Amino acid sequence: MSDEQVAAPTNRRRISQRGIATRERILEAANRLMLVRGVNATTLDDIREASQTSKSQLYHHFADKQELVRALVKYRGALVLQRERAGLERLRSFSGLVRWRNALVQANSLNNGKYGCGLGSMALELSDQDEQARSSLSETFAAWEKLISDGLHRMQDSGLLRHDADPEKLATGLMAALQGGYLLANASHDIAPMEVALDMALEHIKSFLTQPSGEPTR
Amino acid sequence: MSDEQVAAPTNRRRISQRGIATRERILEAANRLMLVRGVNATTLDDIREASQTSKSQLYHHFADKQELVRALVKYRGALVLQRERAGLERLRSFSGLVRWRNALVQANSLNNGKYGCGLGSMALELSDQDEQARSSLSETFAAWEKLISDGLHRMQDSGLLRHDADPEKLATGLMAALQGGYLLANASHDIAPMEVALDMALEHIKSFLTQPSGEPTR
DNA sequence: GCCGAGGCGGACCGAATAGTCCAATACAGC
DNA sequence: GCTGTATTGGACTATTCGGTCCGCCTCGGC
Repeated sequence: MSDEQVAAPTNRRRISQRGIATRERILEAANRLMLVRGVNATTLDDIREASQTSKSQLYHHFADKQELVRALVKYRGALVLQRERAGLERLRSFSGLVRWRNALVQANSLNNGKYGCGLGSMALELSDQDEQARSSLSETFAAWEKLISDGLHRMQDSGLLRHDADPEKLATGLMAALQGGYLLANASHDIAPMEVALDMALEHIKSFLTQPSGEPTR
Repeated sequence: MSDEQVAAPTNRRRISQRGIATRERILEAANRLMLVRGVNATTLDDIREASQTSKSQLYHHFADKQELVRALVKYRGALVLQRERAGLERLRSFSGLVRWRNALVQANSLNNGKYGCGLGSMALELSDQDEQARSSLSETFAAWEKLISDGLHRMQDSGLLRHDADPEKLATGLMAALQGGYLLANASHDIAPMEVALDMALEHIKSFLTQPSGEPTR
């Protein structure tokens, strides 16, 4: 412990605005490239070029590639949660869930299902390689599911959702349908399976509504 | 076209039993290693060592690493379909579906959800990299779903499943729940989300039975 | 305007890894 | 057995890629 203090006398290194901006640029480039090519298939030189930086900057801001990847996991997780929070924190009705579903489908249809979910693809690639990355991803998934289950709880409190419904399990099922939908859509280059999967999960939730409606999902 | 014929006068090269066995050994080793470490993170030297072969054999049987990966995609696909055919071709009842679910969960629980589905992990890693691999995987998924939907059709024909049920969509939803369940289980090192996801899909199918039963899923 | 630390450019290095080559061996068909 | 081809061992090569290094630049605080 004392060794570390000697080696790094100041616990937090001073960092300037310029430094922060560079670090951000690196993460942004890594995020973009690794979403398309995958983590392992993206090289540091790719990132260096795309971010208009240099090797020394990469290693100034990150200890090694693994650290960069771990930082990317958190970065991407924060982005997803920010986006999802915007779409879910006011969720109070079933039609709100349908709108949320439609937004995800539409976003994914822009690239014909390619690339899939930024979190899901990293999860399968990193979970068996990097324990820290895995647990970080797992936490992000849990937070994402909580955004959903919180909304379901609100629906339960307001009497829309039956009391024998289990919001946590429903959220987990919906998340699995979403991730599986992303995967099948990516493999088939067709968003139809993603729609089918999400509709199945929504139908399942609908079956727990107190006033079931006969309308179709969308 | 004629160039190819000149370069390879005999369309099919003669191949001996020993050659076939070696090729099989290479694929078997690649299958094992790449399931655990992922495709990109597995080197040819790893495979050479694990399969007790030599570099020249790898390149004698496969043009390059990409070819080997493509062969592995088909190899693994055939394995999965063979296994699934055994479990699904006699599917005629809802309880058969539950048994199928339990077998998958049990198999995956043996390694705490690690590694996930051999097809799903390859799908996310290769779909954006190798068009041939992607389409091959997509075909395998389609064949797998067909095994399920064929069973559902049989249930429909025998009057167990309502006629307004869509076996193809139900099969797609079930497959998405399975793949999403694998993914979440892998990320959390806990098979619970996989169980929840599969149970959701089974409940959804159950809602289309002609004689709904009050029993729990298992 | 001087000083010191943060920030930076990019050449360079070494290990890892895909891929090549050739001589030696095993085997199928005659 | 003989012959040609399939098969094999393993050293070798070329290249990619993560990581290092060192001198220079920039900028905030004094």
